[in-house]
Amino acid sequence: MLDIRMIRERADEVRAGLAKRQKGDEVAVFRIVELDGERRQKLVESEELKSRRNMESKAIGILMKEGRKEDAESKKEWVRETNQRISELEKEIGEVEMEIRDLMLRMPNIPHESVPVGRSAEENPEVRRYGHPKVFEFQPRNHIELCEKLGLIDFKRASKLSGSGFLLYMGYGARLERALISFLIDLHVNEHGYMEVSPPFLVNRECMEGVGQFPKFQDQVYITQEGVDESTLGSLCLVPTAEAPVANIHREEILNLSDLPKRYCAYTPCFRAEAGAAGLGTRGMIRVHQFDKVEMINVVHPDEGYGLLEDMVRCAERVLEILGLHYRTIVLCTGDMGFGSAKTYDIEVWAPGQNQYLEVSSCSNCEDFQSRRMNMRFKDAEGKNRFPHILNGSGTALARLFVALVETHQQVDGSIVIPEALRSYMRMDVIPAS
RNA sequence: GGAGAGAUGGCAGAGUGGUCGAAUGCAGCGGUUUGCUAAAUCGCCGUACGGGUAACCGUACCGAGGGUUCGAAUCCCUCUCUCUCCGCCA
Repeated sequence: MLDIRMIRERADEVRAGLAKRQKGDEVAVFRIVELDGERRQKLVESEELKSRRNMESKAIGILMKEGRKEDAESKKEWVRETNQRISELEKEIGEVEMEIRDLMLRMPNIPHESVPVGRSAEENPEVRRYGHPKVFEFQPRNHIELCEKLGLIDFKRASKLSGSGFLLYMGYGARLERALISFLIDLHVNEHGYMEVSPPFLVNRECMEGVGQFPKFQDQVYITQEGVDESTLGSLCLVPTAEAPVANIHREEILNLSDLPKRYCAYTPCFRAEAGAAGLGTRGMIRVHQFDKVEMINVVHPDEGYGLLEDMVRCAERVLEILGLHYRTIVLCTGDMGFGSAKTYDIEVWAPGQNQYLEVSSCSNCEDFQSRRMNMRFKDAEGKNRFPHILNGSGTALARLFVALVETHQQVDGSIVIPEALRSYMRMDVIPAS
């Protein structure tokens, strides 16, 4: 959510910033400014009435004590009438405020000035590259073939259980998934200074609104129903990312300056409806309704937001480097950025069996967009309450990492060499061919 | 799921219809005193929104939302959460 005062005082700047996303978001600014003026005018009117009413009420109390009943009665009558007018005004103010709030909640963040302007994913510049696409002396298999051959994943039975877009890891496949989760958390905790947290996998609507998922993207999440009672429908949502619970840990709190930065790292499964998404229903692990992910969340002083964004991207890149995987890092252009982000880097890992790059991490600084929605603040050096920057980054998503890993480290016989760093977790060096 | 207790400022804890935005204590900030530390003493010490160049002023907030009343932290209703006990359960 943007600052209403900024919209009021620097409407042109806000409009120009939103226009860079090239989605037409800036048109709502006019309406908000107009409604905001209406709101303040009515607010002044009602507060003046309240002020006079409060004075009269006090006077009534004094008159009653003095026994001047008839004087009190006439004042009571006046207060009654005034209250009527106040409640009419308040109703109008409430309606205006609801409309403003709804518009504000649906308005995306303004891109940071360093973000390249562009319309779509084709215009995302590459900022870094590590290694090269691996050259094979044989025709590399894709992950579906490999996983079926080695019995790592049972695609067919997964869809029997849950429909398309779900995975059933078996044997060494399940072990590899679990090993990756442990490896990632240990790396971020031991070497990158994060605190491990294990959050709920179901969160309430306030959390979803806090991170910007609601109200605009409700159709992308699974909402629960408790029992068969319709009245309890939808109080909790399956997390689409650990960001949903973890970024909200300090919602409605005022943190001390010395509490910052908060650096959290969490594993959760991620549940996504993927309604209308391209690639949905295709076989494999690239786009699924449930996948595992280790997420990094930083709550930091605004002065440190962008420095920590670079740091966080490096943390995610290290994962791939340690696992011996080729990747490229891109910065998303204004037209391709997510709703709440002011600046986003994507990391794409090379999957030789697909002959394509797969997005395994997205690292964003949402600045104070989310903290404002959550009303999460900190006391700065002057003792003033301010909104911290909140950053989130995948470190990394697992299903696609799994794909890149098996496709990159496959041998001619189909066996898969386990990267050094994973061997202690796997308690093996090679996943055998059969 | 059943029964009970509770929710007040950073914390502790008063306050059961009328200058209560809220006593008091602790913590915090500033001053005085003191050889240092400590103690003592005085003052300040919530948040949000709005008005004003500003000093400042107004409004709202005692878990949330309604209601009664001229007036609610205080009375009534609903909800949420926390704690204790019982039941069920991984």
